[in-house]
Amino acid sequence: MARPTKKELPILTRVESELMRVLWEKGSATVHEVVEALPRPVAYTSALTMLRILETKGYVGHEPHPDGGRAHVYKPLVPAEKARRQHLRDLVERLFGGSSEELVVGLLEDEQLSKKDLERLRAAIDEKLEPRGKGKKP
Amino acid sequence: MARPTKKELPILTRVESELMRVLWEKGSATVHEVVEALPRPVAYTSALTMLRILETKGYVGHEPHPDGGRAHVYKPLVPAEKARRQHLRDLVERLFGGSSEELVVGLLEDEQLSKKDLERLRAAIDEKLEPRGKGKKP
DNA sequence: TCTTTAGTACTAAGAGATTAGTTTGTAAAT
DNA sequence: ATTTACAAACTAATCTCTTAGTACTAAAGA
Repeated sequence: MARPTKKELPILTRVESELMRVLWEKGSATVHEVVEALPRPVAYTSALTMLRILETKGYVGHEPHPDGGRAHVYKPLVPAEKARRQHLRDLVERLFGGSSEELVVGLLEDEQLSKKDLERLRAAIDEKLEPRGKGKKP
Repeated sequence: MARPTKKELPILTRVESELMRVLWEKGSATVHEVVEALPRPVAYTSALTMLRILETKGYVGHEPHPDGGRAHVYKPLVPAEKARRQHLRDLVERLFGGSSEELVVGLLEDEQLSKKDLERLRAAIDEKLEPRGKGKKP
């Protein structure tokens, strides 16, 4: 085993996350498709530059000509969930003194969550506390 | 009413949040105290510069000579909770498609929370869903 | 084949963040 | 009163982020 992919996944900057969001949503996209999907006007070359930076950071990869065209197709190498976790951890570390619980409590206080959200959350917590029924792995 | 303090509270950069953390923890501090409290070696003047930047951003204020000494005392103008909310909102916006619920679920999955944390959380959710007993505000 | 076109690669320039040196001011000590 | 010591103010240098122009390349069409 050469590298266990234990990379230190860098934190995304504002614009980088903007681009990643598009890729995560579409699964994969050409530069043009990314530009079109972005909510604000961005020059083609700017988008390309960012994609290449994201590539050096290990967030995306590209394949040369998928359908025979000359455009490259870019796709995420890091799943959204992993990036989310990473950034969450970073934020918790930076502003919450490492306590995720404080974070969640803060969220609750912020009452951005609907009643239905809360119920779903409670269910998730219950599940976590005592995994029932379905054969969850130990 | 001159300024309704309805400012758009800028997002803190990495180093800025490092400094704010110290101030939040200590309540207030001189530049020297901040430098000492920081977990890594930082030049006095660097800390001062950052504090002044934080001041222009509205995060901190300073009083000239509190105890008669010539050092200024810096203190947070923004409570930690408010900053946390702001940054959380920003993160949710950037990586979670605006859904705080996904964020919390993600946190649960990440199993960074202890059993006790989870129980406390469930209690908080219950409280939120149906405020019982104690006269909570409507 | 030659020209047009669509795309990537390279490069640079400007804005923001970070670090810290130099200068200036002022209170305390001699 | 002059010197010393410490702190703030100013300034500069470096680094990262962001944007986008220019140059180059390969394919498509004349």
